[in-house]
Amino acid sequence: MTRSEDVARAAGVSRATVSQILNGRGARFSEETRTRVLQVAAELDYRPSIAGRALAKGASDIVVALLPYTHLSGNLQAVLEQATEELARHGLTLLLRLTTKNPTSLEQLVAQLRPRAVFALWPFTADERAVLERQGVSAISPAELDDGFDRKIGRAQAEHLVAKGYRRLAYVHLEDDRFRIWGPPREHGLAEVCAERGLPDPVVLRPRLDPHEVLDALGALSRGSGVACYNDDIAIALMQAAAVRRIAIPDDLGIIGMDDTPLAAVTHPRLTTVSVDVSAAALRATRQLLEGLLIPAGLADIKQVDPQVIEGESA
Amino acid sequence: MTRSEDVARAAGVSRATVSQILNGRGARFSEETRTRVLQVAAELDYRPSIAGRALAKGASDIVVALLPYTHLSGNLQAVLEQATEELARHGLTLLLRLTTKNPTSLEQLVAQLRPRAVFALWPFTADERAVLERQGVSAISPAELDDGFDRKIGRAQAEHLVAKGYRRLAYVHLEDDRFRIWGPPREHGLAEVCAERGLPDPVVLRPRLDPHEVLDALGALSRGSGVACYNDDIAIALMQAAAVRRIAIPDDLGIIGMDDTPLAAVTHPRLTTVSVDVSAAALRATRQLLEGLLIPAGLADIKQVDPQVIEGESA
DNA sequence: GAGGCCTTGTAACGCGCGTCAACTAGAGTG
DNA sequence: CACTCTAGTTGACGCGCGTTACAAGGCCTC
Repeated sequence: MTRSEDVARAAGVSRATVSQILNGRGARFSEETRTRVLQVAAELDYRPSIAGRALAKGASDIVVALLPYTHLSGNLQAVLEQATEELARHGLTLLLRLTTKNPTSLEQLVAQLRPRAVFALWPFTADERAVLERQGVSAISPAELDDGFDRKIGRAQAEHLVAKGYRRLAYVHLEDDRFRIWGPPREHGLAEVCAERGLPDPVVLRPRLDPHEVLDALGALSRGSGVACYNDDIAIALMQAAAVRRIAIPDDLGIIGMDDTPLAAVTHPRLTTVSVDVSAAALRATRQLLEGLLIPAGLADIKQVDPQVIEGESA
Repeated sequence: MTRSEDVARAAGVSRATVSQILNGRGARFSEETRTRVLQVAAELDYRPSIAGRALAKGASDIVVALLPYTHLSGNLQAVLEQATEELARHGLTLLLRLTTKNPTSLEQLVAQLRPRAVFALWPFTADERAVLERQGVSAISPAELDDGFDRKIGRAQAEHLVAKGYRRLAYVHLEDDRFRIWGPPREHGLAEVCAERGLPDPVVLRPRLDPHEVLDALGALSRGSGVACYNDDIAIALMQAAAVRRIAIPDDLGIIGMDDTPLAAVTHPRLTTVSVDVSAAALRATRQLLEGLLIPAGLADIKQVDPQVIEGESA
């Protein structure tokens, strides 16, 4: 490992000079020493130790993304990948921390790692926010991933179903702890639309992904219902069950999924689903985080995008 | 933040005493001071700063899992979750690093973070191993995730198909860069079995998850083929296409998936697929890593498990 | 030539921790 | 009583870095 002292010696200057030049305070030095130091640092492939840096500055260049206890969908993964790249472009390293059933306390992680920021993929509780504030860590929870956005998803599903003429709506969750995060706000969005349009309250079901439970759920839906699903998986399962029961889709039952998974495109009939522009969402979220760290990133350039219905033939 | 000095003062001892007691070297101290220090540390909720620790010891308590550029399947996620828990039980923090299209160099990450170990979810190249060795970071690549294991998966699929009487086998990948990691060894396993049994070489297809390409792939398969799929998604897509083309499954075409996703259980006919005991695999991998760090973890207690065919009705 | 200012650079400290060599007190030994 | 030995504890150093107060030299002004 080359240390800053090695660079200093090789460049014939002091360590302090190296440190300043490499940390943006280089304007104070002569053009000549500045370029020399930069060049030597590059030649020696010098990389500041994150530990030393963190110790001296009180915070590292690491950003931790706290993942909720849920299935990592392709969309979520895409967001994280893009965020990883965008942050790397600004010298920050994005690391992921999974939440398990018995979660390690947020506090412990933050206390130990002293990350530059915490990227929460779900809304923080007031307690958690307090912890982070006390530790001086800025916490960003991208708007695209909060309650409001998920409500919009539910609303988009509902509005499409209503537009297609379905008057009796249903919301089908998945009975699995992992979906407790984003399911409720989506259901809420659906219920909102029903209330606004004077439609009856939606039927809400929570089957497991199990042949019997899915068939039961199907049985509980009245003919002519429009069914909004938590994700494409449960939507596809319902379609399969409908085929067995000889229920015609979309005539006897309308189904709309969520996520626009690749599989949605290859079902017959093709699944109608909801897509989110993950690329834009990720970019927005990342820039939001950067600006929270006072790093100009051009947040304003990117408009918030709304979930969009991808029309297939299932509703 | 409470520092070790705070603990020392509150317990009426020196910082050195605190540090030693909290790091396993407590046998040298009197029973009384030992318990007092431990108690005070707990009361003050003291957590050593990872930066200070890393600086002093030359390595942090962080283990980095390098994720390949692929879709994070439920299985992989389960492995990571369990590893997170198991490592936490030994005082190690598992952090995930996504590999993006333009990957940051492994070297940079290691140089900066100085992790205690690197957990690779795919086989390291010789270069990468060299980098890690030079940096003194132990690298563990769990056996369950290497070429050999994936070949076994392909073999298991093949042997099931053969046992069911299919004489002409095929392997269907997904045309997506993300599946370049584990696809080839699985195909190889399938081909091995064909060769051993004197069957013709398998047909290999690489459709995208797109209605036309999947239908085309289906068309390219001769009647009576047994088809091993890269994962359940493509298997389900093929089943959908077969329904459209009125090809009977499993009579005209046998299909076997891989992953045992929840969706596999709810298709009609139910998808035959391959399951891996992720829990055991994760435990083995984690303990392997711990023992690599000279932390006794009982690796021998856990036998390597083989992939297992979950029999449905599709093959 | 004395005083002041600007430019360029550096010495020295502290971040929080782990690790020893070294020290103390007391008990044991001859 | 002088000595050794052991158990228990601590002072002091270094890990690699960022930062700041300050030094040295050059130039300008009056």
